[in-house]
Amino acid sequence: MQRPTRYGDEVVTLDRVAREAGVSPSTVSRILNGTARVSEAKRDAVEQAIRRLNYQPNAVARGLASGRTLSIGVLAPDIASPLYADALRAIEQSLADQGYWPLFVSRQGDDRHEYAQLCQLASRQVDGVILLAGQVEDERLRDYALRTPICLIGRQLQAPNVQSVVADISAGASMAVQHLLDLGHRRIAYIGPAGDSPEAQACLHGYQQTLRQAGLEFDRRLVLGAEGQGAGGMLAMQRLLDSRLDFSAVFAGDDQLALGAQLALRRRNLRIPDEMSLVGFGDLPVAPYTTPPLTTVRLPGHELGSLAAKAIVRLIDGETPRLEVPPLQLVIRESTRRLRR
Amino acid sequence: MQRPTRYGDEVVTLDRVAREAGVSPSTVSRILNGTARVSEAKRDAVEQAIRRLNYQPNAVARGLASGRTLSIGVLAPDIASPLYADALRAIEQSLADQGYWPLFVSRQGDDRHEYAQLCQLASRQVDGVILLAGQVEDERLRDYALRTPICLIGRQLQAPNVQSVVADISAGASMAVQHLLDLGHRRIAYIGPAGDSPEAQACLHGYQQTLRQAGLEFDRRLVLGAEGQGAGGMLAMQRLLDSRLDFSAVFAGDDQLALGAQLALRRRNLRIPDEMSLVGFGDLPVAPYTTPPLTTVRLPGHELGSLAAKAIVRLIDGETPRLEVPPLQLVIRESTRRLRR
DNA sequence: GTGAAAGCGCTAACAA
DNA sequence: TTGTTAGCGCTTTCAC
Repeated sequence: MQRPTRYGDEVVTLDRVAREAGVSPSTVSRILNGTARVSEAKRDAVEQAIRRLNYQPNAVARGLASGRTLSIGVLAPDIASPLYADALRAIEQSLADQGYWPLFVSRQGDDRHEYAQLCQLASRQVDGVILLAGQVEDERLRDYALRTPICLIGRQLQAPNVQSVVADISAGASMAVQHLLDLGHRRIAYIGPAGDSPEAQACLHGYQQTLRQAGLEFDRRLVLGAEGQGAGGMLAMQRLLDSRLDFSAVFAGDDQLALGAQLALRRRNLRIPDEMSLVGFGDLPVAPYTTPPLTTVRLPGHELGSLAAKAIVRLIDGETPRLEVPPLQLVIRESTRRLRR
Repeated sequence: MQRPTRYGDEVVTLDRVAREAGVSPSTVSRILNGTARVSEAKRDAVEQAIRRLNYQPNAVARGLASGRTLSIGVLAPDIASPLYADALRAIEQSLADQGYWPLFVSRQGDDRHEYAQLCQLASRQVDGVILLAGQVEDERLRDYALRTPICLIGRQLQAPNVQSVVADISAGASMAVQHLLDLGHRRIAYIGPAGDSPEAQACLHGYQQTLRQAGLEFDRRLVLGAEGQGAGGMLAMQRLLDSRLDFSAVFAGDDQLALGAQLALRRRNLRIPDEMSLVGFGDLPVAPYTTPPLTTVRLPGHELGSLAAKAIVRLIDGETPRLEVPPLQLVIRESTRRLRR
């Protein structure tokens, strides 16, 4: 069984094109790949034949013969996660510009399968892998990288054939908290993503450190983990309010959590930013349109993605690029204001 | 150049496994694919060898030899669009369950390249294609399907080797408008996605038809197209308000537009739902957390995706499944209320 | 049941 | 510059 390109009823292969043009298959291959100089006459004949037969090279055969598939595995937590949307888009675009294809795979919440998925990608003969965050053990990654270069996004790892593209989450969190401090807030609660993902840890760390540097004591009761996006943020906010602790601002480690918190506050008739300041993290597309528009920290997803795409291709070419990761940015909208006393 | 699996320094191929197990390559292949009965003894030997050498089949070689790559091209308007997120997730999951792989490609706004991308997928030897919406001409699709089965999501096309999975957008829009009618609203504005995509047309059609059936005259001035998501919705809402036309409710053909409209209303100090009712379309994850939580129409993205994934595999197997597409659902939250007069 | 042999469509030495 | 030849790693007849 086979399903290649056809011309009428006939299968159009490179050999068929060669025959049609009256040249050898290698000549056709050379023209297709620009591997060597070919005379004008033959080039014309071949190009005509290609057009006449509507020939399309078989990427699979090419991959087998050359050992390069020109495809890059992209393993992300969620193919459709809003946080990574920009990064994924940029990866696709940038890879295309460089002649590569992404093979997107999402973990779909099942972190244990992650290594298995990497192996699947290997069996698909990807030339490289871009891994977003991820829980695979360092040792396994090191080993994997011996055969296939890896570019990590959001995770640091020093190893041959491995590059890391890491935004400074902690610094971003710090900007958010510093912004609140600058507005006079002293009691700042934190609602962060549950779990101990690197992002979650970095975010919490930025929060704590910034408070400490401001000479403020760190109140553990003001720190809550939340799972389940909007719902989690809502729940955490409710608990915070129920605790009757004193606080005038909330930093949410994720815009979705912030949205949930927003709703919880509204349900209690607490106005943002008049009675409570709120900062998110991520700058989702909806952030400018929440009520009120959400002050948040912009993750340079697009830049991270295209950086990673370029890095992986460099790695494949045997180079070891130095990467300049762009900083996060505070986007001040309307959910924060100066503390009135 | 080659990058297969290795054992120590040595390349691990099927042949290598065969040698290790003391059988012929064909036997190994048979075991791997379950193509024929093999004696217990040999099966054990082979399985041990596979484990010992850590062998992983080369999917590319397999694809070339068998003519089937077990991969399905998935062409979507945007790999990371929130509207299609559920569908894409479901496609990935459902294809995996059936032993197939998705090759996600997004149009990235460039509709002219769409056919070229289909050709790229063909050159990658995908066994089938799932196409979300899309502008390719029917004739080209028909032709393409002669070689590679296609499953269309959100687009109707009768042709051999083609299946369509179409949610009744028009009916969904109708539910939204009917809901507003039921609440006593008579002057209902419409902010829809600009352009003449099938979805946009269907949505507008549902709106018009429902009004007409209610015996209401259709006021063209209350219908606005909006581009650019939130910003577009905001702009359209502003224009609507500036027009000083009389209306008490707005139906937005897209949740993102609704969010923009929400903000515009808030800027004018018009309270939702007290002074203006608002219905969205799509039920994005943020919809339950907007201010107020958005009444909207849920698109059964997950169901559409898994339906399509199953349909395409059936098509590949030469069947022609009959598809039961689930209906859209109105999700009533807090952005609509009875008109007070 | 099992093995030998012939390819899948292409690339890449190696000659010429 | 061009053609010939030998694979890439696997599946699949076809014999046995």
